[in-house]
Amino acid sequence: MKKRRALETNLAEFYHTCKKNNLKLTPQRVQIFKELIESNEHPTANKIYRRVKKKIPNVSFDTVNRTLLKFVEIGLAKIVEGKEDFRRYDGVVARHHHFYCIKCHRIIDIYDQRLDDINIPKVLDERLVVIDSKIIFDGICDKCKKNSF
Amino acid sequence: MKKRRALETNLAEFYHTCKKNNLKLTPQRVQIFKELIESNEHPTANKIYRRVKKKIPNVSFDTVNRTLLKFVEIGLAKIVEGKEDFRRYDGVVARHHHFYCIKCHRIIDIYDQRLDDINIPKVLDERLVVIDSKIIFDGICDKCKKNSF
DNA sequence: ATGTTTGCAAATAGTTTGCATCCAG
DNA sequence: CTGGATGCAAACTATTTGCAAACAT
Repeated sequence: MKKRRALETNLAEFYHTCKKNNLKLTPQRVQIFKELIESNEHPTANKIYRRVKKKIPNVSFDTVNRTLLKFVEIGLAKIVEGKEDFRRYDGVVARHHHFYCIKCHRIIDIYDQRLDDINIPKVLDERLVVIDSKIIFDGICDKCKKNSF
Repeated sequence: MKKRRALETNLAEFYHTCKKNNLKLTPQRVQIFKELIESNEHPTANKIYRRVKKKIPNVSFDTVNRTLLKFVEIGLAKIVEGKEDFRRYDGVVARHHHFYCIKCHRIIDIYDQRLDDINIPKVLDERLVVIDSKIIFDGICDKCKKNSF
């Protein structure tokens, strides 16, 4: 069930991926990456910004925003597909699925081998090149379920 | 495979749903609804606006936008989950899945009974109330595949 | 040294709001 | 008639861009 790897492993990969893509290891980048992978709430750029600011007070929102986009570009993060009008990021690039609470907009990660084995329809497989697939559940989370009584 | 129903059927339902929700049948609303269900490209509010404008030249973007949101509210449309920074709407509320082209951002509807039978993990089913689920495929569509040669 | 990265500030784009007028029921 | 709907314009929010100064390598 646990897919989140140790921080050190992630950092080692991070350094390597940056080097491979000619990205310099600035303190901002390192801190942004740490905040991203330590969060499991699929944060917005602004949320990451406010957290990084605690460690690096003069960081700009702009840097955080561009860095996150860069991370997506080189495969260190993913943009979460959603219906809201702001972007959310996911530091977990390993295969998993999402549950969306329609009340509090929380996104819960779902790891399940059986869900990974999605049968790609034959028609699709011939016409289209499928690179990735994920299941999205909509519903009401445990916290909101409790609060509605 | 064909899930799009006849316009008349949809319109009858539309009138009924509007009445049920105390929405008046204005020419704008009717036209916005028609454009929505006649499009299979998951349009933005702006795209719908430009099409409605051809029939009702003095319609405002604002009306289109608010009307689409209202449609979502009463279940006549859905907001498409995506990674782009603008909203896209879906006039097909029946169960289906989506294929996203990562190159041209086209969204292709997928109707497949076998995909509908997603097994909700037991852990989830106990903690969370699942209302809906859909599969999202990412990849390269037939048109873009052709063009890349 | 030098090419990348950063912080700032201004621009952009999509969306939302307030309000007076208009119109469907 | 009358409350809901519309069109307009301004406000708001998230995001993006240009550029000079600062920094990693």
